[in-house]
Amino acid sequence: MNKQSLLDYIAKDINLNDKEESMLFSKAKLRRYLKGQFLVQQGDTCKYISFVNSGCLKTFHVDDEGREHITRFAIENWWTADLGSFIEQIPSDCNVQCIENTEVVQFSSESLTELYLQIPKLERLFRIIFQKAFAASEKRVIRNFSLNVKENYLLFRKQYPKIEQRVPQYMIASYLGITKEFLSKIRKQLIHEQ
Amino acid sequence: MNKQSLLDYIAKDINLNDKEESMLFSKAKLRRYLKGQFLVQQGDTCKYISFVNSGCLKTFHVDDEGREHITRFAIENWWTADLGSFIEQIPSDCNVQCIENTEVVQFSSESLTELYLQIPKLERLFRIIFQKAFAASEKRVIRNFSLNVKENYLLFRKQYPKIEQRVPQYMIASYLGITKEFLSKIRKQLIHEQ
DNA sequence: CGTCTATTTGAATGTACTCAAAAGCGGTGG
DNA sequence: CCACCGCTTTTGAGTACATTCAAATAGACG
Repeated sequence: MNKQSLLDYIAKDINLNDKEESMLFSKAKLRRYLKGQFLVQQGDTCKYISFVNSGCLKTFHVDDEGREHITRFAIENWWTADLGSFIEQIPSDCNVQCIENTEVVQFSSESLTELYLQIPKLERLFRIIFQKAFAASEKRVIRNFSLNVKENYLLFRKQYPKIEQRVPQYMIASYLGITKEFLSKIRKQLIHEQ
Repeated sequence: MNKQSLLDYIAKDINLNDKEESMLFSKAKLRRYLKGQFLVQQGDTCKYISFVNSGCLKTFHVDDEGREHITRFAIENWWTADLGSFIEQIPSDCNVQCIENTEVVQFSSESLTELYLQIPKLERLFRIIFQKAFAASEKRVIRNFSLNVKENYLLFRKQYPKIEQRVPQYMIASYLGITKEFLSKIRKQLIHEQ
């Protein structure tokens, strides 16, 4: 199993000794998915929280009109899950699907519960992870309301240049909450502005 | 100091003994604010994370055009802060202002850092708090994209009936990301639909 | 080269916004 | 008790921004 990415990631916030590392990985599952495969499907319970070793995923919701709304992307060294479904173990209203072939390290809800007891330092790690994730999510709400579409798109490109290059434009449009046609028109405007 | 609300709140997730309780409150500040007063102002650093004993607050951002965008409300037994500013101790892009006379229990960033070391169980408490907050924030992003304005308003009324009754309509419009005039028109439609 | 998918274009439409003005609704003081 | 004030909500006309739908174009890959 490729443990190094996750270990490096963890080491930024807490120190684990060898015993703790092996306890952690004894509960972990390495899993490879092909492009197009689903980690979570709307209606199912989100069984795992997944740390991305390699690849790219999208989280999206399909609304009553059948429209797809992308809420998040995830690439190397990001976590992904439908957290609401995962923590409460209730049916998810989201899909998590691979945009590329993807390798993840997964923890089930029960595993994580046990790990928190065995390695209390993990409470700190995830406290910090969720704290940052929440702060980022709040910022996104602000941006969505206070920036116009063009500014929002430019900010996305600036903040996530890696994602922009790996993901088709229509998915970026979905993430920004606009149609693919409109994003195309905005891009045209931006070219003419320069 | 009114400690009971916070103690009850904490007891849902972790158990503190008497010594830990007194350690916790030795770092806490009780503070009363009048309607209209600010806990945080855009440009200042958010010094405290605040647990609301009583009252009602709004968090909002003022954009470049001078428009106010409310991102959150907070009432009894909620926490409020600009978390991004608080955890990094950098200038905030939000304001937190009292809509009613309000009493809060506040913790500074340094206090909380010390408390995490003195009472490691608090890592767990805040892990759970931020985990839930993040999950809720994600849900809000989904709703904003997949529901139309009318549905979003109805959901807000259903989810936060207490807030709806305590807060003027124009603030709810701001929270929903629409103008007060448009919300007024939606309400008119809703009356005629019944 | 042909097929499949992604992006662009254009016309018509709709949703939400702006601005200005009127109406409603407490509270306060004469 | 009612008149006035400040604040909130409503109304209406005109407008801007983003969408839909259909069709054309561009790119990727076998």
